[in-house]
Amino acid sequence: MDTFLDELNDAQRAPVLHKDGPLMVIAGAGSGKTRVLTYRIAHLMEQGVDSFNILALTFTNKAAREMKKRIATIVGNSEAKNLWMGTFHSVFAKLLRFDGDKLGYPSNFTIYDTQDSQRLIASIIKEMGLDKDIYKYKQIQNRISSYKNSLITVKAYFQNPELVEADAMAKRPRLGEIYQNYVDRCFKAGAMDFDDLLLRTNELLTRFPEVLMKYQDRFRYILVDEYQDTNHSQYLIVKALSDRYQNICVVGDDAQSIYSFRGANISNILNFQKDYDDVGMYRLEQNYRSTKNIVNAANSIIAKNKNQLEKVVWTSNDEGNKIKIHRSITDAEEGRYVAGSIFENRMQHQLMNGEFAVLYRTNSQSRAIEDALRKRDIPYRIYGGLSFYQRKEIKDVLAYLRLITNPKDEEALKRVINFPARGIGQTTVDKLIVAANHYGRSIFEVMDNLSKLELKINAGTQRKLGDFVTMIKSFQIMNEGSDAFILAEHVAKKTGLLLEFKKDGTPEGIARMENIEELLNGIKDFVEGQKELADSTGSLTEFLEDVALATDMDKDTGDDDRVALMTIHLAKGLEFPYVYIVGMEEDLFPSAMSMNTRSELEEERRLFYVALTRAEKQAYLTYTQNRYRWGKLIDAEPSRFLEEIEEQYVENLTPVNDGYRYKSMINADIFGDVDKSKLRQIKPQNGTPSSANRPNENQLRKLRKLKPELSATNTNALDPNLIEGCLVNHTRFGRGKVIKIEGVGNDKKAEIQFEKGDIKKLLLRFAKLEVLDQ
DNA sequence: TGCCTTCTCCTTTTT
DNA sequence: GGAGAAGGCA
Repeated sequence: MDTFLDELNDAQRAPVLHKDGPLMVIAGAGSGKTRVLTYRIAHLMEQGVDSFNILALTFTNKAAREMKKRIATIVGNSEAKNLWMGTFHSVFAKLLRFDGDKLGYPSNFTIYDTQDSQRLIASIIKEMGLDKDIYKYKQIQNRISSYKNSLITVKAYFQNPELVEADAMAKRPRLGEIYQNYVDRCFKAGAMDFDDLLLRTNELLTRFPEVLMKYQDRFRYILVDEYQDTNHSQYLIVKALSDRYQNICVVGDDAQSIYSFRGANISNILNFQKDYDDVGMYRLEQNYRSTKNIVNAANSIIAKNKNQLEKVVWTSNDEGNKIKIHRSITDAEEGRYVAGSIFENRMQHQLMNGEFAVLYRTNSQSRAIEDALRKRDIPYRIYGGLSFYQRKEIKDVLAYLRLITNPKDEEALKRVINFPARGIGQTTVDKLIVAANHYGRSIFEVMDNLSKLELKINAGTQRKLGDFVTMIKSFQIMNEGSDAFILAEHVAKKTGLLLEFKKDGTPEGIARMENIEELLNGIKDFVEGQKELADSTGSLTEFLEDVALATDMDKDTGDDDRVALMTIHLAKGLEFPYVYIVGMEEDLFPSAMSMNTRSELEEERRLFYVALTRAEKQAYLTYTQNRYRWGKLIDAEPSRFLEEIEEQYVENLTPVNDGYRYKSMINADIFGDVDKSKLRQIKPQNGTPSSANRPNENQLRKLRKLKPELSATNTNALDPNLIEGCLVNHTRFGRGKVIKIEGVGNDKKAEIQFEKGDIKKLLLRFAKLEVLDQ
């Protein structure tokens, strides 16, 4: 027993053996983090801890599933099944199905995805008669989401003058009302959005001490993976649940924190030692994944970040090859280079396709790579992007199913009430919504009681509405007797969805029909799979929850041998022998939207660190000089990250440079403050600059040095977050508050009251300022 | 009410 | 260059 402990090194074994009390494991990339977590759980169980008392929270479903599988091989399948293991969202959705009724939610509540939320917000904005150009629904949704992740409820929002004021200043004084309406409508629809799953769990645990006690007692040992990516809401849940027994184990790597845009708070991991008493601290610093070259190169990059925990990642692996950097003229050529290189490596070293990955910053970059791979007949698989469950036809079927389990689900209803077309138009739907809001009922209830209400809807339409209600009700009755698969198949046929796509006849229509069939097969598999599980019934509700929280990563990949294409975010936690990181260009990586503050830029740098450390044997970095973006060919310049890797670790496959890459900087130098975005569209005449324009090596060196300052001045003066009243940090003067902003362009100044006491007027062009959050 | 054209935003990352 | 929404017309 416990022979598996021999498979660990000393550093890994220590946290596995640490039984009670809080502990934190700082795990460098590739240091065997998952191994520690799985063995720790297995060890706890072998020490007599009941599997029912263990809760393990992961970041993706896939991570949870794989960990469970590995634990099962050690302790046996039946014991492993009792573990509560999953993502924050899926675990707490489950918890809310049990106890959400205390908050007034039905146990079959719907989970709204981002699109549902956005559509609801868009319709609220419209109903309130607000200008959609000012109140952009995507931005509003984002804002509300971040409030929820910081546990700022509607009430808390209105009690916080700073927030209210900030939105008023941003010309959105009615944001609070939208927030209020949105929350009300979700509640009325018996629906929770992703953020609610965490927010409501917090509410439940705070308002109902007996519920908190129940789960504290149940989850005596809590483990959290990727702790650096937890947001405030998740942090509080973990804190509350672990409060009684203090058996909390968090694992993470601050260097791999890449989700702050989603509310992840890096200070959760930085402050863990302050939050709990007698924290056992463990560091895993030996990398088993990559060559010395890759590890050292990655270290040289991350060293540029200021804000981090001390840690030295090292490896005893081979030296390996240098990182190869390749420049191409266009993104199409970049694709061809990558495809060609994969082809050659595969032949030369007798490799499988599955040993290669192409990573990019944005999903839109995948197209050029795909085209090139296809031309070379290299099989590939794209992860992420438009996931299967986000396809229109799939969402249509799911909307019907959602409506069956929860007829109050407003977004599902609006989606399918007239699809396939049954003569119920927008005007009618609008009338129904008005009536529903007026009576405080759901749209479905209004439709169900049409005859009793005096709505100005003509008889023909009333009949159509009645037919729709009858149809849904018949499905509901069927749902009580049949399993999810039989019902779903019936729904797809009876509603005319399958026929709708079939009669279309186009290749797209046929593809859609096939997708629906794939979905039906998926439901069948689910039902059969769930029958084996003790705590599961294979019900429709359960299937819908699974789907709502599923991502493309979770779909069974099959074992076929393909090159992996994905964003860097999705690649976290994975590893590949050969990794191509494409699009290493300024404004793309780092993203143009993430260069405004030091913290944003540091996150981009961590993202680069994550990307590079995915590689086991060989990493390639590619960039282009011209790239299609927004349908236009624009100039691109190499990413600053390329220069940040210490030279000894890289090898340039293309001649260093002809000076052309510095053109925009040269222009900026001559003309002063030039609008960068406009500059980009000026194409070089005949492709190459004349020799008169070409700077000599000395000038180049000078410009290279100039570069950080140039971007700093540009971004500071343009930073939209730098507004009157915001908090800032100055490298020399410390923290302060912006009292006044005056001037434009190069003359823009800010008057700042610093915490040390003095008021200073600074020229933003030069001031080394960082805007602090809130 | 439904179909067709035009406009707009988009391309930062996702549970 | 593409998707989705909005607006115009039959």
